[in-house]
Amino acid sequence: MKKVTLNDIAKKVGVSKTLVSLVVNGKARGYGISGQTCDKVMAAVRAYGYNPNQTARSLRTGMSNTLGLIVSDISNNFYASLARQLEDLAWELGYNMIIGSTDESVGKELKLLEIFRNRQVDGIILSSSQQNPTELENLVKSGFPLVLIDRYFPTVPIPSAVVNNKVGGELLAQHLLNQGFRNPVVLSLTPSYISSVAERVEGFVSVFENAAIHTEVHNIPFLCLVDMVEDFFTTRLHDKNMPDAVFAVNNNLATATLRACHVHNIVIPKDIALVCFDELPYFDFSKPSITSIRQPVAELCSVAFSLLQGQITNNGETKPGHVEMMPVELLVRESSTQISDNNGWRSP
Amino acid sequence: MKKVTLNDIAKKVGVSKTLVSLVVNGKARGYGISGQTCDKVMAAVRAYGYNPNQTARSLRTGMSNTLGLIVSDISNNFYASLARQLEDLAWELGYNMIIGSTDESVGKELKLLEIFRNRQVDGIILSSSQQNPTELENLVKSGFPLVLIDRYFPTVPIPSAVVNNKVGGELLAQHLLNQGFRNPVVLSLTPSYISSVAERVEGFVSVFENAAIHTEVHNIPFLCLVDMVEDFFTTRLHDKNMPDAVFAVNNNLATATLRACHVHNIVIPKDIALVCFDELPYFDFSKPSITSIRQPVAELCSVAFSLLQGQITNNGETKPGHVEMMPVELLVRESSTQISDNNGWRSP
DNA sequence: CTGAAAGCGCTTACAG
DNA sequence: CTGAAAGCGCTTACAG
Repeated sequence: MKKVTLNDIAKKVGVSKTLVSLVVNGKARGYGISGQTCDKVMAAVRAYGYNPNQTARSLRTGMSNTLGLIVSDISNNFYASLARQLEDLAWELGYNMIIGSTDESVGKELKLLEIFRNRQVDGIILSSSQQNPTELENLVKSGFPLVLIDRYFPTVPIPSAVVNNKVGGELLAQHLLNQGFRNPVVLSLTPSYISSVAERVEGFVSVFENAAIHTEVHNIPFLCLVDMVEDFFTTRLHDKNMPDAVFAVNNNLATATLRACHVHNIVIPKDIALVCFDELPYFDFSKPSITSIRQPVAELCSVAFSLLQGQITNNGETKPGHVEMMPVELLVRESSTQISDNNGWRSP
Repeated sequence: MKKVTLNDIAKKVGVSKTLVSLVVNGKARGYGISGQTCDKVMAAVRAYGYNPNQTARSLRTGMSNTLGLIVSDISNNFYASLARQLEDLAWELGYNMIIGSTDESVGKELKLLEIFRNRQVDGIILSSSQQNPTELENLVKSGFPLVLIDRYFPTVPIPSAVVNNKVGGELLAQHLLNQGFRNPVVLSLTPSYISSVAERVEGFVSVFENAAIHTEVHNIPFLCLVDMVEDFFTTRLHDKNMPDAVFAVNNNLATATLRACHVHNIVIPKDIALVCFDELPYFDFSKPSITSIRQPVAELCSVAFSLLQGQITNNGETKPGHVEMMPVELLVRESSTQISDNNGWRSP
């Protein structure tokens, strides 16, 4: 089952490969190729089911019409949403997406970066787990189209699309303060240097600090998140050292916290308040509903995508250090509000 | 910033491209190339940071080390999980994954199939939205490695990895019957011919039919699912024609149903029971917890992957019609059990 | 308006 | 043990 090639078509029609290529690529007009010839060629293309071999085309043109997406875990709801939105944007412009998950491993991230580049992807959108991204900096300097999404490096000039995580943390803290909570704990992630995580924590902690309240920050390793969160509550219950509020810095930690509270019969918000980053589909109807920070996922993706497009087509001025920071939205719900009945949450 | 090529290295070292290629690909041994030569070559490879151009390699070998994954929506929790598991399996064997979402559009599915093939992917894992998959059949006949996942065609011989959806539907129906529910409604999906959906519904309906109970099946269009589910309940409430149980055939419908019930102040399971297919992270701790069918996602993926591998390497006998059907698990929870207190659900 | 030729960067018989 | 040559399937100056 050999595939039909350009050469096959050229022979069948009795013209040159050049001609067929030009017609197939819609450049007939530009070269003044006669309508008749065009029709003959296209008829053969259809008749024999010719499809250009993209690999050959890539090798020749140096463009692959492929974009790489690297995140920590594509099955995480947040990254899955990013992937879908980016895929759609890419599709509009004739790109396909190749994906890779790193599990926060810098080694795997670097490997994926290299592999994707060897595959001649036209650009990469990356949510990096690195701390000192010299390779990334060099990549950008070399002119390779790269944009960071969700996480960036404040001191390293790489085009980035992120949200204002610090303000998100502040909004949650201020809300908890207003509600009268005075003994919060932050459930955060290892590695804790990741900008999104660090800034959420920073914003949160600073607000309480201003109110002369110290916030304990608990870093949970990425890979055994569910168990570690449960252990945290087990220990605290045993030590009779429970916080009155928990800030889960991402959706996975929020879900893990809800599960742990369920296991330990901790009632939200009666026993403890919960606020978190990232909006999950069930947060607005669960009992209790969950106070969260909604990230503007669609905007994040379209900004990231146009930053990448800008680099690929090299249109406009190239600003290597352009960081686009989008606002977030606080959604106050039942999980963090003082309660009004004996069930531990408000009636609907 | 030109990339270093094989030729560059050959020149630097003063040997032929053949030699460098052999060494780089670890075939030095097989061709009895001297250790000295190997070392010299590898030193240069490292010194100049040479990485083989995969596109050129693909064109030459006809293999791309890329696998395609096509599903209806990569942001759906179920497909995102599939993607992640498959990505890991692929990674182990040196493959990368290119993904595409169809939104149940047959046209987009066919386009993606064609594009992926033109990109010389070594194989495709597909959750198809088609009804009459002649193209797929031809593809398989032509020897192209294709395996169906999640959805298959009972009468068309294409290697497939699916779960026993019929039994899943039966288990849920039998459970509801046992609990005393007699007036169920199925919230299903358009297109309703999709095997997974059709078999879930079939299993469910047949059990109630055996008990002389007619089950109404409501097909919800894929794209406006949330609104349509809410409309469904609005209408039924208005008509005072509420079912006593709902079977949501997938995770999105389950979430939409929960949201609609929340909006309409319908209390589960007091006012209505809910059972569904697909396990979501919050189903076991939500209030109420949700009765669901858990699919063996990991097994599904590893079976699909080895079916694909079998075709790619052409090892063992090629059984075009091999359908692997895996068992599912019923998880009985609060959303479908008769209640014991006045809150509408059991206390933890 | 159309074709012959070069070349993208590899791998792989083939020859020695 | 090593190299020259062909060729994967395209695109694109270049020539006419």
